[in-house]
Amino acid sequence: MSVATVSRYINRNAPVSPEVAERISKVMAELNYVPHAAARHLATRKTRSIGLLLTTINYDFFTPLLSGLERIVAENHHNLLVATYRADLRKDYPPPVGPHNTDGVVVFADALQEEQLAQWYRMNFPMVLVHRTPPPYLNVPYVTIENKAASRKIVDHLIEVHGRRRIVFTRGLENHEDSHWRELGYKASLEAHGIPYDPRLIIRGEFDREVTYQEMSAFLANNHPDFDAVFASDDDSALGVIRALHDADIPVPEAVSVVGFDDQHFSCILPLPLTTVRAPTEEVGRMAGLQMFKLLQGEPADPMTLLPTEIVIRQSCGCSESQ
Amino acid sequence: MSVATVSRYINRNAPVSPEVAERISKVMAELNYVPHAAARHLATRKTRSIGLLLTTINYDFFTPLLSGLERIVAENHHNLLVATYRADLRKDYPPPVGPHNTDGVVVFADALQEEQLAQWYRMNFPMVLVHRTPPPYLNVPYVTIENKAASRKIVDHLIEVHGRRRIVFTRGLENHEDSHWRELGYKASLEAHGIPYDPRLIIRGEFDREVTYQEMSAFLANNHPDFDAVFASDDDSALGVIRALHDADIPVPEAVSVVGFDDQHFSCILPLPLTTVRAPTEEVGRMAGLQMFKLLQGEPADPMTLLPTEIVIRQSCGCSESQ
DNA sequence: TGTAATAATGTAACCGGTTACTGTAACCGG
DNA sequence: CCGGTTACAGTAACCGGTTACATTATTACA
Repeated sequence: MSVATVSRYINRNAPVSPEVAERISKVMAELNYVPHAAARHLATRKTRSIGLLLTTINYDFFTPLLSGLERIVAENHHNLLVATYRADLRKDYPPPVGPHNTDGVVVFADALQEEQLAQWYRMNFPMVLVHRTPPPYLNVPYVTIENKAASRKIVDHLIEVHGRRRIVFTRGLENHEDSHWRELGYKASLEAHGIPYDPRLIIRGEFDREVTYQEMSAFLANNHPDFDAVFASDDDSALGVIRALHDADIPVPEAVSVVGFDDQHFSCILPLPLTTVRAPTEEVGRMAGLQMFKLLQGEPADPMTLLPTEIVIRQSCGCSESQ
Repeated sequence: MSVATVSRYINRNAPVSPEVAERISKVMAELNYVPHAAARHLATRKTRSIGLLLTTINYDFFTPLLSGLERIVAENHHNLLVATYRADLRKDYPPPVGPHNTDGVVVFADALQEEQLAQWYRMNFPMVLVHRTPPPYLNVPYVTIENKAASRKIVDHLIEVHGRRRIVFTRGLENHEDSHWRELGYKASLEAHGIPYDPRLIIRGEFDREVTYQEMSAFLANNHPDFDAVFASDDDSALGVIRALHDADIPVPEAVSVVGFDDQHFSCILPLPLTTVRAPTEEVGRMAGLQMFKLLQGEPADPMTLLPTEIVIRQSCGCSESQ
């Protein structure tokens, strides 16, 4: 019984006689033998694992993303390497996942800079981008959600249904594409309704409850321009907004409508259930996984997977519960 | 310039002359060379990665756990393999992470069964358990939180401050130790106050908002015994409880006090801010990582890391806001 | 019965690093 | 000037699998 035969038995890629198979199977069970992954990787040049590169793991947002991706990865009998990397901070270090230890990586937002993407692209390393559009010269499949149209619709709602015209926008993270598109949707809606864009109504938020709370409080403290609504770039920052308004004794939604984005786990159970946009984050994870395995199997992946979003009208905009 | 010299340069484990170092460094930068992980793993018998074995990735709970662990892992220049495994469902398959592809694994709750733990223990494979106590004959370090004392305290609060005596407990997942300890705390409090334990007041919850909602609704529908409070095994199920009570027009907290456990992200911003127990989940992740690296460095790890919890009094128990 | 095809297994090179061992040259103290 | 370190670099075995190729046994068929 040679190592070759055992290998063939394990991989089922060549005939092995029943008696030998039986013997191998017994011995394996007895020794609790599991093939050493590194040796296989080295020999086959496949790691059977894929990487997920995140910027941080701060947001509840990541649970569904990870969950969706992990399911697909597991179904394909691969492993998932989760790592964080901020390209802007660690130019000296190579990314923790890449061609050296995975068969492909899923890159979230701006975890990698374009230069690195381009380099991996040139060497044909499988990549899928999530919540990020690749530069036009890089044909890398990406999975993201419809940000702009939904943002426009929710701002339309504020304007058309609630007659708001002075709408604050709390920006998400710099360099974060979602934030960018949401702002464009916001602007498109204003423009469509002939409302001038007022940069004084744009404040920082960074997709963070605390940061947004601070910024919103500062905004309220320094004789601010009039406003009658806030479009927060995500639900978490909407909470910061609401708290700041509450502190300032500004009634929500009577004086100021507040809407968010994402429809996070908590958004439907708030004191004032949040009007927001439902983002199918788990589906983003699943889709990214599916595209990745298409690439790994040599099939053509979809260049773009744009998942639909829908606005969810609750009460924080001023609509009544019965609606 | 031989491969050996390059290896020594990269690992800085033997002197290399400045000129040669310079040359190697240049060539490496030019080729964007990153050593192939599998080859190193094979040669060194170290994978430089650790595994995290979860049961599912359903709960927001996992974001802080993952975040804390990932930070420590990254600081130690290791990789993190995240996998799900339900020992009870997949007896035929070996766990997706283990000695074959990691240097150690962090095991959440009952992701692995005792037999597997014992086997790895015998081969001296580094493990750290989180939210689970190892069986007494297995000297595996574990990190968990104080469940029982805090549960007892929060039930004490219901009894002593609010005069509740008929307290429903919504169980968490079967086999999940946290649930078990929380129930023991509940019983201890009842006993200390001379309140008889009534099994009819124990209902299923599974740490899940929806399941708890269904179960609580069923409880309310079938001429149930009197009750005046609910201790939900986690905050998510507390939401299910509150919704069911709301559906049945039972005023919370006037007629029924509701308390939870975990102090999740959303708990402080609910319509009725939740009285609960703060669980330092991110710290659990960090500690598990620290213990793991102690093991990997051959230092003795702390057999038990019991992180303190504290009760957070808000309004769902009936306390007033000003408190 | 002889020969070719097929099934089952063994042999050994190879994947890309690490490292024990060896060799050479420079350096040092007496 | 010599024996002994020390600094540096090369050679080759090795890690644990996979797989091309070789070998032997078995079956099929003319």
